[in-house]
Amino acid sequence: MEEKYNPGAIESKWQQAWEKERLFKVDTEPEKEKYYLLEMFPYPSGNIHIGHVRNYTIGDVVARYKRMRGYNVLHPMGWDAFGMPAENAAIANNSHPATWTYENIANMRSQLKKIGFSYDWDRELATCRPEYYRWEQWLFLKMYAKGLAYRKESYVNWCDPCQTVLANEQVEAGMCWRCGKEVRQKKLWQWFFRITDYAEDLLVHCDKLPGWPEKVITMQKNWIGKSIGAEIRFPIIGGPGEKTDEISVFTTRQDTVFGVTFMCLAPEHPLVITLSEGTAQAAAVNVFIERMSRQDRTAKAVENYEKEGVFTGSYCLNPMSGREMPIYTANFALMEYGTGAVMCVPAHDQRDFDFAQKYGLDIVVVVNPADEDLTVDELTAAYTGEGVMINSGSFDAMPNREAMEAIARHLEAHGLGKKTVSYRLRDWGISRQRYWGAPIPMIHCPTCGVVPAPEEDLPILLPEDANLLEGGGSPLPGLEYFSSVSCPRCGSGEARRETDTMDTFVESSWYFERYCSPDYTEGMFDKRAVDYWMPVDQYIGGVEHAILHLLYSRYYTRVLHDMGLVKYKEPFTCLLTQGMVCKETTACPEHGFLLPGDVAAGEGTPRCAICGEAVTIGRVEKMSKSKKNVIDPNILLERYGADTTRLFCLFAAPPERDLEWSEQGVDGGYRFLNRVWRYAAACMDDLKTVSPYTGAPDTLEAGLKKLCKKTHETIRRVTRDIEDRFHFNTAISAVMELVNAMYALEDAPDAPHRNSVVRFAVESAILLLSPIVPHFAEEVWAALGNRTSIFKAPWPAYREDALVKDELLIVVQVNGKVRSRFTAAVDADDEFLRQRALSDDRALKFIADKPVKKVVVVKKKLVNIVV
RNA sequence: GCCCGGGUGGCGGAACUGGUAGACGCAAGGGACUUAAAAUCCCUCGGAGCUAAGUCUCUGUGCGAGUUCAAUUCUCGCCCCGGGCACCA
Repeated sequence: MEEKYNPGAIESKWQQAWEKERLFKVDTEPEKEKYYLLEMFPYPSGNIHIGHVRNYTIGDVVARYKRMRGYNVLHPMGWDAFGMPAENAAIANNSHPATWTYENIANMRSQLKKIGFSYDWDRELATCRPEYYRWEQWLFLKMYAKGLAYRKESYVNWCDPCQTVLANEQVEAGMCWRCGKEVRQKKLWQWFFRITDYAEDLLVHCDKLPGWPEKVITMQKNWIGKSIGAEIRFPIIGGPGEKTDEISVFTTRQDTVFGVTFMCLAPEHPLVITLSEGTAQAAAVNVFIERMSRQDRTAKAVENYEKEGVFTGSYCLNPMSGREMPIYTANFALMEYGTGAVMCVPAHDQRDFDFAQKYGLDIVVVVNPADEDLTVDELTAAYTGEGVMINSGSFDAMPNREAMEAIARHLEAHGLGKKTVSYRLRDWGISRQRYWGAPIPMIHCPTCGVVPAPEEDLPILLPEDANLLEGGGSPLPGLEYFSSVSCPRCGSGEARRETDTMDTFVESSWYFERYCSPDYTEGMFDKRAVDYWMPVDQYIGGVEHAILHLLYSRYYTRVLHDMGLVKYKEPFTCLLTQGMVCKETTACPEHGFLLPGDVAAGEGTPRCAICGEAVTIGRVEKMSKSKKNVIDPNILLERYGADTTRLFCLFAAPPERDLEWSEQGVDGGYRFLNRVWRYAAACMDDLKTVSPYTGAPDTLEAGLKKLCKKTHETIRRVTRDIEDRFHFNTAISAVMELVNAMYALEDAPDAPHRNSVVRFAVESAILLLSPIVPHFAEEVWAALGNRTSIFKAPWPAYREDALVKDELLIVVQVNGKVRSRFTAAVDADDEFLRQRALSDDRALKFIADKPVKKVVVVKKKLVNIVV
């Protein structure tokens, strides 16, 4: 063993050894218990950043640990390779998204290899390869055949100058990020997956995922947003022109139906135009609709707008109260939720109340709280609580809870409505008017309409020689040889290929299955491999994916399940949502967001390294390529090596916690490894010839006994920290304490078993650290005389009998404050502890002459004397 | 705005299921070794106060209430920070 720890040399040496030995290559071994460990695959943005390192280190520790526990561990890695940044980069560099993407993959792969992750690289996949997306297209055809994929009109952010669709991220304060002009909402025919068919099933199974964090379950449930209520139909009254005869609304407060005084329709609602046509309001309504089309209509944005609306000029009838009610179109009504129409009850809904005040609309109280009588004149806010019905005909005097049920039944009996369940969840829009994505395998024929591409034509290849357009639009519609096809049904030469590509969330909804048989050519995956490996036992990734990616994956899995392709409904048995690595952003007025390396710190205010302008420091937020607040781990890797980098990322915080990046402390990790190294190197000659001590510690010399017990205790602590909760920071602390104990050993060189006990301590420390600092551990392990990899060694076990404490420290409190301590035998009973505490000198000082009111004895812990 | 998290020394964090707040590490200060530096080792280290000495006193886990013999931990109200909000991935 070298005297000095030299990470550079040992890391490349072991990386080569692992690769040569194919140490992490796995295959189905039906007789062995499998463990599928998966980390969310990265978007190949160019460089691995520290957030990736954190995520993948956590996964690697678990993978290596499980291998040592005897599992057949599948631990794959690949690339979520389609997506918008490749197009932006291609426009900026005048290159091609594919070139950029594959270069990034090559670079990032080599970075990951340098960190020593134990992937089975033979299973690597990239979603932008036709061998991958052809099966996604195949499934799309199956989904289309089952009605799970369909087309409907919906809105996109549209920039007229750039002639392109913008992602939400590309819209900054309502303006296009490229040209700075106003963005408007444009209606397009787009493809959707019918996830709403599975809303109930996805919801019900939320409670059958005990391995998922509670917070993620809650977020998913809220996202699905089931609400139980009623659909009520309001007949439209007279007016000029041809009119649909009723408006249907969904409400959870059918008890307040007698208090409905007006209606609001979403500006996109098809009735808005017909209702206002020919009335004096027509012009005002058109202006309103026009203005709304230029606004961001997402729920988030709508919540922040001042509530406003316009009268449509038409009325409808409240079927319960008989009231004639004006119909408005209002900005807060969303077409996506319920029926796109809201029955407004100003007395019992704050938003409706504000709206009624603003436009001078009637208010009718229908629910009275128990202790007072509400009058319209005195009402300053909506009353949303429970109470007793009034002004509600035959339902008066009924508690409103009961009225909900009674009114629902009444509506149903009289054909005015029915009890309904509504979900907030909307169908998954998968159409992207982009180039760098998987083509949707459909054809538009002027005579046959929408026709699926024949299965034997798959994959529908994304043309590789397209040039990206300046404004960011997709070149696909303009590529004749791609978009011009003959209709598979009638043979017409006038047919056009669908030029929308799929949302990249589709690729990430089944990559975990593809990993099971990445080279399979007969289908999406080899059923036998999937039956063996799936579901994923442990999935690890950022909390930012808690809703969309995870919900889409759960949905896609159900689709596969119902087609008989897989046996399970839930793809991920256990989930660990890693906290994000955050950092403040830095921006230059001239050059926009700056990488940390482009900020010149120096004296006074930080400046832009390119132009010297003063840099504005933004808020702390998650590291992302677009904000450029990313830390390149290369500096750490070069200076300290992979093991220290890994150790530091884990030691900094428990995995689920967000981490504001700071390099403070990385030296400590490096020092610790050196400290272990020096200890091992110094006593290696003595240790090589003995085997580790496995006996009970009791008969050992005092110092050795202490070290032996500490070692067993450390094995237990580390095992629990890894196994139960992935708290590697405390696991590392525990080993640090063990190493401190090794140094603190007062040496008795001639005591029996001396070298064996030290070997046990050193070897245990190395084994416990091995998943975290694998190269370091291999090197010391080899120096101890081992011929095979440490990762073929079993995880260390501890002796229960070595954990028994000889005596305990008992705390004496007076009125809850710690006043004294004493040691007692482990089996001391309550009465003994009580007497011992009551006679304690220091406790007596605080008791003084006050009478003792109560004494609380907590076994093995404390005695609290209340005076 | 809505939903989900988080807030503990100068810093990262620890504290099992309500039972000694600050483990482990970083930074800082002091000392040892050295011609010197690095490395290493030892000591101090939440705040305030008192002392000849401390097993000293008070105070302290974002803020304010509450439950309890006992609250970082449970309950309620508030403040601040992060994430998600359906085309970033």
